[in-house]
Amino acid sequence: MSKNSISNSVIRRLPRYHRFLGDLEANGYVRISSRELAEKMGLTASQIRQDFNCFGEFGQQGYGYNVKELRREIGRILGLDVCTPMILLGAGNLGRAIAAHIDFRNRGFDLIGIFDSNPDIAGEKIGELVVQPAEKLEQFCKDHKPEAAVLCIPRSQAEKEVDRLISYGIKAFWNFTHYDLRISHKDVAVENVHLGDSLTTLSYGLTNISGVGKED
Amino acid sequence: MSKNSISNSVIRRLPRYHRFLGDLEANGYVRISSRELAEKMGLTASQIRQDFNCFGEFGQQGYGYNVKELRREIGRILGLDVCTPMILLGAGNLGRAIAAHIDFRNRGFDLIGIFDSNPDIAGEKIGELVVQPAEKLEQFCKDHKPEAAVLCIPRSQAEKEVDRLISYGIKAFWNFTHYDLRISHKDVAVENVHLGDSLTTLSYGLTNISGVGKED
DNA sequence: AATACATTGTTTAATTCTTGACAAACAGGC
DNA sequence: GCCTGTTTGTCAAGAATTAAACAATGTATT
Repeated sequence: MSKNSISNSVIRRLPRYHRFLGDLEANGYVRISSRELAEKMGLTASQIRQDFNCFGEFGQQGYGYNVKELRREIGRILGLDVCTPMILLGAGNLGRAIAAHIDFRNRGFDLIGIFDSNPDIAGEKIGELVVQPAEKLEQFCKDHKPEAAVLCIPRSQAEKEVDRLISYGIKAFWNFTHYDLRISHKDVAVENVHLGDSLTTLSYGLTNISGVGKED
Repeated sequence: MSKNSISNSVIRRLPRYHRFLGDLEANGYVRISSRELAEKMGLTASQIRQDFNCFGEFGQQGYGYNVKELRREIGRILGLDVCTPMILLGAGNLGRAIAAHIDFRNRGFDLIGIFDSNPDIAGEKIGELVVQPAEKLEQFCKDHKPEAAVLCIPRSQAEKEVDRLISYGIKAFWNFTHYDLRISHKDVAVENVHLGDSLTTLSYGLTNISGVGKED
């Protein structure tokens, strides 16, 4: 691993940097100083400079950072310059919303197939894709070689399916199932999303008001 | 603030403890030791004991923790013993999915109203609720006094609406809009959800495979 | 009842993360 | 071209977080 020294804390801030820089770019900013970016993001300038320096020297003394260039660099670090084919399992409420609502392309992925075990749902159209029956999953993977999967299926199903998916070549899981997916294989990436935990955190924030803050 | 000394890191782990303890309870566990829980959650026993001790002494030497009791305590800390009325704004794909998919009741909230500015959508039924037109929002707030809101509306709308909502008495925001909502008022809680950032993190994990890990 | 064993609460140490400080490097104006 | 002011990259100090260690306390068994 070339840059395994990058700490988790830094990595978790990268998408946010990327997003803010995108906003800046859209608003016509050409350059930005760590001080100004810090102010906008609610961080310290020092932290920003140190974060960026994990990956190289992107700035210029007396000038700051070039917004477009910096964003492209961070995008590359995040792997957004490639487009990994992805499938989605479970076309229920949430699956449909994710498929329709998320901008996969700008996040490094390309949603190429949606599957559901319920035959009644198969055939429905979501965006440009048609929901396929679960039986077609294996052949589809052989044909199109997706390497990532969104899991919007019930927990019990997910626990069974994951190993099969790995054997089909899936190397990254975006898991919306109500459990923490943990993979023994070292070469599989997992991102667990727990919307319930998020709402619970809000409950804490409301109860003990005075700001919990997810970003600091 | 009574317990403002509780660190953010601890708070962010609480919902996960609560969830795991729920699973244990459902599986018939009566007691659990910090060592065993640590193993299941991928943490250290030491951290678990220290986390719990922020709030009091819930365990018993030589025995461990009573699952049910501990879960109830953590639930109370998280404010899950009360039920705050909540409204949802924006009945698009995502709004509908959230409304239908999330178990608000067990997260300290009660979803009592859904609103959308698009008159074509108003009237549709989502679960037990009917989507109402945006014009009815003010009167609804006066009548039913919701104190929390889910934001599933476009960014531009959200930026305008938030102040109005606060003036209607909203004190907690669950924000799915594509920007970081930051409130100057100290007595308003915010939880920003960035699904895009989450997917981007997965992209990083896939690119630099060997595990990024959100939970550690 | 006494002893062996398990497990907590808490103290102390190690590690990680964040902030502050400043020299080196560059931009921009004169 | 030189000088002033700005901003980075980096080092070092300071906080915060995590892990290890251990005495105190209780369980369970004989």
